[in-house]
Amino acid sequence: MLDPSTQRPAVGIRDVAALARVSPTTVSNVLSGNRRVSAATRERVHWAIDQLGYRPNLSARNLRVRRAGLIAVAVPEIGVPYFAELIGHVVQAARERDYTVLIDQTEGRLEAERFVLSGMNPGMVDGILFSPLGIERVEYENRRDSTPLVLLGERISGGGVDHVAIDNVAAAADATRYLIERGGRRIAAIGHQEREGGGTAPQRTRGYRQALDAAGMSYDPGLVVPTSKYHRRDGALAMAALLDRGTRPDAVFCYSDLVALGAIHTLRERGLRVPEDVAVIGIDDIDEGRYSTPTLTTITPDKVAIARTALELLFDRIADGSREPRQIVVPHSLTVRRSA
Amino acid sequence: MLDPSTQRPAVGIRDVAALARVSPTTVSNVLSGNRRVSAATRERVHWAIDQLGYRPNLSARNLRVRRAGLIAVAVPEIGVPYFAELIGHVVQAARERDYTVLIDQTEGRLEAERFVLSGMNPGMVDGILFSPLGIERVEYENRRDSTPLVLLGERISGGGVDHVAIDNVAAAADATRYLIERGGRRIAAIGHQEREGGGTAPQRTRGYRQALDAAGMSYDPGLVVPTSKYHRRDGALAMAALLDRGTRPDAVFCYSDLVALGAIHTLRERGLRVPEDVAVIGIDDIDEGRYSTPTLTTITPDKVAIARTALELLFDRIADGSREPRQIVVPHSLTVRRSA
DNA sequence: TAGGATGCGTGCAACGTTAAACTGAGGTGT
DNA sequence: ACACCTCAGTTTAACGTTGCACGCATCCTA
Repeated sequence: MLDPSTQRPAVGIRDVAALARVSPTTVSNVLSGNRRVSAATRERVHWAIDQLGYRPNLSARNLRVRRAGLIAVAVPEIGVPYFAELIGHVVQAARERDYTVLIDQTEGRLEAERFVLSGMNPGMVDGILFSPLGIERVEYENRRDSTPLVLLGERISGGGVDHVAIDNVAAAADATRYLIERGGRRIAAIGHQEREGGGTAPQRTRGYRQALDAAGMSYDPGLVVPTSKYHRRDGALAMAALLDRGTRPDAVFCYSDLVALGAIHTLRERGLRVPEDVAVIGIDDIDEGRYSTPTLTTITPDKVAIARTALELLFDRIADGSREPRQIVVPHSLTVRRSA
Repeated sequence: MLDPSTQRPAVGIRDVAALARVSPTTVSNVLSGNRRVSAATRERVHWAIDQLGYRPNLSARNLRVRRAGLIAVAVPEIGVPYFAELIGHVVQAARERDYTVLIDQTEGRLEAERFVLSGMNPGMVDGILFSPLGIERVEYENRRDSTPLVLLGERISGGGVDHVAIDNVAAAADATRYLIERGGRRIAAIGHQEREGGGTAPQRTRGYRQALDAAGMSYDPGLVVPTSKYHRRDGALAMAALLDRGTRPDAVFCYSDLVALGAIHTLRERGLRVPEDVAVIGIDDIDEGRYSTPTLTTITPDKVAIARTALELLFDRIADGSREPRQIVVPHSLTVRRSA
């Protein structure tokens, strides 16, 4: 173990410079590669660097170059697998560009979401990937801060902000259509959000209705059950509520995989077979669904594409703050497993 | 939308000071609360601050006060629910202390783990929570960097480093003993790691053997199957391998919940009933296990306690770099559900 | 009423880095 | 022989904060 009293007195670029008998600037140039440095000098500098174990102080560098090398990802909850998996991809893609990722967990608190919109701590992050929950659309539109921001998973029709998402209406319609094709006649939808003003839920409900219409099936509001969040628990409770009020759907379209897994849990507890009695489909394609019982049929958004595209958009905007905002739609597909 | 050409020219503390007709120092004091400022002045400063939408530049502040307000959490993978949930708790607890959390994903790459040990980017983080995977014990012991570091989930018997973990030997013994009590006679263990040199796997294997011994049961190496990682997939493959070689355990102790869920997946695919034919127990108590089919019996580590204790240790060490390293054991318990 | 404490504010320097301007030695072209 | 360029380095001045030492009223106490 390192002797604790050895409080290393923060070796700085000047120490390296002194040891290598050059100026700090030269050391800086060796590190950044910004200017030519003779091979001999470069060698000496490198030698001095690991002689002293020097590592540049990023706070200082960032202060100087006005770049933090940090981007924030703000999501409602890291514990939700979809976000966890997405963040994993983001972290990986960010590393390829020498960026580090910092996590902010809003838990849907409005105050936390506003903080995100206001650019978090200025000078601390170069940009923000934001998956909003409760915040209203208008707030994006007159945000004062100029920190580059990319919205994830939201469709802001107004379009003043960069964003990347799947086509939620189409995704929901695809899911519902699949349930219809395999024989669903009373198809429930779990995960609607009453709250107006954007969010993906209304879009998914729209897609659900579109597919019903297209098949000439009538829309029964009694089959649509809202949930406040998208946890397993919400799915389980919603499903229970549905059954308790005597409704017996033969298929269920869930607005997230977690909700679907919760619903399945309840169904099996009540002795109903999935998919024989009730077929269940979700959205997200989290790894869990590949191993659950039964395995989960779901809509697969291209998470890697979402992560990479979002970062591309973000770095693009960091480079040029004034370009037109873009809304990018990432492909999704249907993954058929056992639950439907 | 904000006019993009309005590149806000980074309002600084001096602008605020000018508008409020005070010195920058006074503004700083208002913000930090470090020194008394008269009510009238404070008011004027606050007015100026939101007049200009001023937000302090953290890079500059950090450079000055040598505190980044940032801690890093380095884990193998964020997509693994146990880590995702743990990080969620860490983020929450960190916020209470005005710290932000930055994520590093090592993916078990040695190079990435070394980078973590070397303090990541100096001046960028005040401390590190590290859940190592591949790195050898000796590397902790002569690490050069002095960035405060707390190890998660590892038991480094040498003890030169702060760490917090459950008692892995006891946890494994508890799990195994429970399987024995409910009638297990041929108890497999999935998740052993051949690699010597620490890591939690050997400890769990030790606990497993202890429980067997205590019950007077013999240890059959053929029932212990190693996995390279702790994913669902690894559990599924290991279970398949076990069955394929004709071994039919009546109970399985899995070294993580994910492994357990993978094992269950395979068992059901092969037409075996859980828990009637084979009982399965895991470790971690991830949310998934509350809703899986069947619900998962598991060892529950107190994740909140782990997060909070780790942060406490970390802040403690940040405050006093020379105090003796401490190893803290966090309680765990047995949570009985349906799978065993 | 002198002497010290206290309250509130200011100016200066520094944190560790890098961009920009500068220096000087040597080479090149006319 | 002179102007001009290039190369490899140095010097200087910030980047935006905050800690420290100080200044100057005002208030208390003997």
